[in-house]
Amino acid sequence: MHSPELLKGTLQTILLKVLKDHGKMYGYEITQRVKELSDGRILLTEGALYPSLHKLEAEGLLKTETVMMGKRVRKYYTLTPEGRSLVKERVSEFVDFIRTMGNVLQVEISRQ
Amino acid sequence: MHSPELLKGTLQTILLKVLKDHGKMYGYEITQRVKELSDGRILLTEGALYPSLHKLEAEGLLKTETVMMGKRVRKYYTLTPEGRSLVKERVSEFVDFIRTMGNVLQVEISRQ
DNA sequence: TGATATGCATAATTCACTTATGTATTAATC
DNA sequence: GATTAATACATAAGTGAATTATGCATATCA
Repeated sequence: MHSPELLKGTLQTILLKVLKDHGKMYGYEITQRVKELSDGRILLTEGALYPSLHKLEAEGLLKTETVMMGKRVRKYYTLTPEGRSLVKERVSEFVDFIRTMGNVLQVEISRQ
Repeated sequence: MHSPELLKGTLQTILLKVLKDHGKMYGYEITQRVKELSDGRILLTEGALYPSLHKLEAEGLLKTETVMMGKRVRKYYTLTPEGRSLVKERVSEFVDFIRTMGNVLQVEISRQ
């Protein structure tokens, strides 16, 4: 796990982008996908995840569909059109931020 | 200016790295340097800057030297050996974080 | 049968930040 | 010559997104 400080402010971007890339997902599934994509480095906590999903829904960026799996509840989230257009903005904001930080910290950033 | 949310958690890393790269500096000078390096995108506020510098000093990562410039006070900050060794850690933590985020967000990150 | 994983939710707390305020000197502008 | 902007420090109050803690319930594994 990273210094968790750095992760602050990135949660919404992560949720929106993962939902864009993987389509309809439920909360627990998102935590597992993010854990997998981050090679175990980003472990979303429920206390952060669910309030954040609810907020995005309240803002009209996500819509939900509740499904009963046997006796267990699952709440699926999907991007709305507004959510879909916000993803691009958020991701390019993040990329721009990283470039700026690269200049300030004088580090070369590349994948792997 | 970026979405300021993203900046959270990066302030200490910025301060330490800028001080490593530019040697002895005073607070106001740091804000100007960061503004310049970030092409005006990162504007450090005094309410964040000074408490953070004081904290780093209290932790033994920075040492200070107060100088009178005419009638004006300047407080110069320099890295201590402990601060110097922490910089590397913090920067590589940040780079690692960026790589992870690149994987999660599925974006290619490169300078410029 | 007891622990772990799955699945949702919310309340209390923390803490790094923003915003606001204060003091003072120096340079620029009108 | 007076006002504004820039330089230079500092701290207190407030915010808000996170962590931590707690609660409920089902399903699986050992």
